[in-house]
Amino acid sequence: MVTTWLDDEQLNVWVRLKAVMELLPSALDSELRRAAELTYFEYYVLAMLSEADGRVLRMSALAARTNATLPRLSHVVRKMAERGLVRRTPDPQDGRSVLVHLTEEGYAVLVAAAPGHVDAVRRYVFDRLDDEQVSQLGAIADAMLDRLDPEGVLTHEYRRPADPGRPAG
Amino acid sequence: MVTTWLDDEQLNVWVRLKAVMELLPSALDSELRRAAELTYFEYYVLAMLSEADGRVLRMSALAARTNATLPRLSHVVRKMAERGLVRRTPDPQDGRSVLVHLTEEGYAVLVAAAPGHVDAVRRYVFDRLDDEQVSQLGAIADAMLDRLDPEGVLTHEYRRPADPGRPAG
DNA sequence: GGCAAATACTTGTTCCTACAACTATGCCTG
DNA sequence: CAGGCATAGTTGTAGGAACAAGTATTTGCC
Repeated sequence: MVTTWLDDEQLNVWVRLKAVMELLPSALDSELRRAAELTYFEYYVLAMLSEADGRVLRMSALAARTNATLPRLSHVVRKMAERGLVRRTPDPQDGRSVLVHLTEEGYAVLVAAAPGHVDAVRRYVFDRLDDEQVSQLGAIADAMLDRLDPEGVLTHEYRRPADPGRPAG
Repeated sequence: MVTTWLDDEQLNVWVRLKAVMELLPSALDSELRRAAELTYFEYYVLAMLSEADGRVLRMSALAARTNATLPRLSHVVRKMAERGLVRRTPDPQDGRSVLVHLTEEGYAVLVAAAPGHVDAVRRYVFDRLDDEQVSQLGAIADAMLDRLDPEGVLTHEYRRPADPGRPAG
C-alpha cells in the first residue's frame, strides 16, 4: 500500500464527488417512490427487462445487470410478482433457472414512470452541463469503470454505440 | 414536467455514471470493513470529528456534515461510544444538545484506517485521471451540486480554497 | 450409470436505515 | 412567569439488504 495523500485539489474534488454520490441516488429514489411507487432499484429491474430480448431474463442475468445479489433480487422479484409487474416461470432449458418476464402491467408501469424519472435525471445531472462536459463526464466515468467494473457487467452494451431502445434511462 | 428524452450520448453517460455511483461506495465500504472494521459512514463520522475545532461537534452538526438523519446518527454514535471511538457529553451551553467528542482511541483508529482508504480512493478515482480531468470532474460535480445541495451543507468548507487538515479523505 | 461437484435459486436470520412517536430543554409572548 | 411552540435527541418499530445455510438441478468423471 502506497499511502500517498491526496493533493488539495484532489481532496476538494473527492469531497464533492462523494456528495454527489450520496445525494443523487436518494433524490432519484424519492421522486420514483412519490410519482410511481417504485424504488430506484425496482425501476431498473423493469428497465432491464424491457430492454431484454422478449422482455425476459434469467434471475442471474437480471442480478448482474442490476448489480444485485441473488438473494436480494429473489425477495424483490417475489414482491414485484405479487404486484403483477413481473411473472416467474421455470426455464425449459435448465431446470435450475428461473425466467423473469416483464408483464404488460409491468411495462405500463415503467412507461408511466419513465418520463418523470428521465426528467429528474436531466434536472439533476444534465441541465447544468454543456455538451463538452457531458462528453468529459463520459470519459471520466469510463476511466473509473476500468477499475470498478473491468468486465463491463453493469454497463452492459452501453460502451458500444448507444442502443436507442426506449424507455431506458 | 417536460418529458424530453435523453439523447444517445446522455443516455450512455448516464448508464456509466450510474454504474460508478453503485460500485464506488460499496467498493470503498468493503475495504474499510476489511481493513479497519469501520463502515464507510463510521469512517466519515470520525473524519468529520477530527477536522472540527477541539474534535467535538454537536449531534445535529455532525448529522449535517455526514448527510445523516438524527435518528440514524444517534444509533451509530451510541454503538461507536460503546466501542470507545467517541464520547458523548451534555452541552453546557444548551441542555438539549449533545456534544460528540472524538476520543484518542477513535483518533488512532481513524489514523490507522486513513492511508488504506485514501489509497483506495486514489486507485478507484484518481489513478486513471489526468490533471485536466480532475479539474473537469470538480467543475461537473459543482454543477450538479447546485441542484442537489444548493446550501453546500455537505461540501461544507470545501468549495473554498482547500483545507489542508489531515487526515481527511 | 452413478456419485461428487458445481450451479441457480430460495429461505431465514441479522444488521442497518427510515419513519414516527416520545421526552426534555429552551425560547417567546402576553 | 406561565403556557405554548420550537428545537435537539432518543427510542421503538417496520422495511430493505447482506450473509449464511438449505434445496433442487445439472454437469463432469470414472
